[in-house]
Order: sequence, then C-alpha cells, then structure tokens
Amino acid sequence: MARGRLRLAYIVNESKRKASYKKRKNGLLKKLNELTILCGVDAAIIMYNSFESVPVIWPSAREVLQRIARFLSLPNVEQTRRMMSHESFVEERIQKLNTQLLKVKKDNKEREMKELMHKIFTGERTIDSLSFIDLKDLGGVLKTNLAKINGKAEEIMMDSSTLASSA
Amino acid sequence: MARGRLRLAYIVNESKRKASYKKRKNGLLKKLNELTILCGVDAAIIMYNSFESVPVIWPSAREVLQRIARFLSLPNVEQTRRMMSHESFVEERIQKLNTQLLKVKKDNKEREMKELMHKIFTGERTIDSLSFIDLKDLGGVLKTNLAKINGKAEEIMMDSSTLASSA
DNA sequence: TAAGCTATGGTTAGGTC
DNA sequence: CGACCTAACCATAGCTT
Repeated sequence: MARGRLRLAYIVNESKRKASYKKRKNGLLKKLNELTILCGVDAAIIMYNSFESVPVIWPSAREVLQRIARFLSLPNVEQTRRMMSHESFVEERIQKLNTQLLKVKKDNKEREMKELMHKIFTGERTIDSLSFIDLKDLGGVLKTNLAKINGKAEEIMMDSSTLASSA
Repeated sequence: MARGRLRLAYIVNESKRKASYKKRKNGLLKKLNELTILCGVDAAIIMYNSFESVPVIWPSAREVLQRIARFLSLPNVEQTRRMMSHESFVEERIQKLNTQLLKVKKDNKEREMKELMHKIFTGERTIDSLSFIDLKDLGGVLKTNLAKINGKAEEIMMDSSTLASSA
C-alpha cells in the first residue's frame, strides 16, 4: 500500500514475503482486537504459514474451540446456510468494485459533457458537429441540471413565502 | 479513527457500534484476504456478533473445519505450546507501546537538553543554576554528540587517506 | 536478518442526504 | 436505516542502518 499501489499477487521474493507477513499479521491482529473491544464481537482466528512453526491462534485455543463447538453443534444444513463463504465474499467484493467502476465512468461522462457544453457556449463547437450518442448524453446532463435549478428555485419560493407568512 | 483519535473502548451507542462494526468487518476481511494472497498464508476466521444472525466464517466452513481438525489432531500439550494466546498478544502490544513511550520520552529529554545548551551558550542561563539531574543529562547529551563528532572526523580522515593512497 | 523511518495509499468516524 | 463524502488518522512497501 505504501509507495505505489498494492498489487494483489503472491510475493515471490521470500524475504519480502516474510517481512510483509510479519507486518500484516500484526496489523490484522491489532484490527481484530480493536473490533472485538469496540463492537463487542466474539471472534477467533487461526493462521498457518510457512515461516512460523507456530500457527497463530487468537484469542486463545480454548475460546477458539468453544466457538467452533458452538458452530458444530448446529445441524449441517444450518452450518451451510449460516456461513459467509469465501465465494460470496469474493462476489461481494467484485460487486462493490463494479459499482465503483460504474460511478467513475459516470463521473467521467458527466465531466466530458460539461466540457462539451462549455465548447458549445463559446462557439468552439456547434451542435451540428455532435454525434447522436453525445446529443443524447448532453440532453441527459441538461435535464439533470434543469431539475436541480427548478428544485433550487422552488426552495427559494418556499423560503420567501415562509418569511412572508411569519412577518 | 478518523476525526479524533481512536478511543479503544466498547461503543455504547448501538447504531454507532453497528456502523463501526460493518465498516471494520469489511476492512478486516479485506486485509485477511490480502494476507492470504500476498503471503500464501492459510487462515480462517469466525466472528459472532449481536447484529447479524449469521456468524461470519471465512474462507468457508469446510476449510475452517479442516484447519481446526489439523489443530485438534495435535497432542494437547502441543496445542497449548503452539498457540499464540490472547494474553501473549496483549503482552506483546504492551511491550511495543512501552518501547514507543520510552523513545518519545528520550526524544523529549534530548530536545530539552538541546534547548538548555542553547540557553547556556547565549548566556540566558548559567551552569550554576542547573540541578544535579540536569547536569547529568546534559553531560550525556554532550558525550553522545562528541562521539558523533569524533566518528565523523575519523570518517573524514579515512576518506582523505584513501584519496592520498590512490593518488 | 531485523529494527526503524517515512512517503503514500488505505481505512474509517462523523457528517449529510 | 444505508449509501456516500471527506477529513484525519493508520498501515505498510521500500529504504536505510
């Protein structure tokens, strides 16, 4: 994350991977600790890795086992129903990223259209030179802005009538 | 954590606690996902909370159970020996914070002493006005600086002798 | 190898709608 | 609520020592 964006892929260089692991393990346990304290959450984590012969178990094996037992005591169907699988987690992330992407694209389009409008006002471009798609998008932007302006106007009208009636 | 430092204590306000939980749960799972990919770590997490009827299980119940089974197959003594308990985690954190605290205190003392030295040079204070403790600390700072100066001097000597021999 | 620094990017509390 | 924003805080990759 620092100095250049994170590239989410296996770190091949062993010493770098180990260094990253140590830092991130600490960070993760810190965050987990914060979460349990701040939000009253019961949590348990196990981490196996090739660097430490000791698997990291948190908060303690006894408590972890208790939580597992609690889960295992549920009927099998419930176990399946009740869990957030890795797959659904990944799907959720993808969904979230797609939403972000859409938003960025929409923002870009809007910026583009504003620029176009500006050029038309300054005479740098004429409406005749626009493609059908651009015209449609531009129409959308104008419509949105008009709605905003109308909304604002109504607000002002309301304000002045309130003032008038209270006076 | 934003807008005001994190106060590590149970969030009493329910809606705030829930909001914090949702954000932090996402952040934690994202970090755990990153860790497993970046460092090739096998990890599993379970989180029970009062907001969701569904406990969060990651990456998937089957894999979590496999990892648990792997742990349970160890002899009892090994289970205890091999885990990083909550207590040792907390101790480690306290140790780390203490180290940081010591460093900050040391930095502060050093800054204070430098200021004192400056005042003595400018005549704003005299050596006679110092307490025994301050004199001792000031002596320490002077000694450290002297060592640095000597080190630097030696370096320069080495450099010039190298130059001389190579010329 | 490990410990410490710091520029950067990521996370999130509190706010708005 | 829940989705979104943004100021502040935090985590950490690449470095140096």
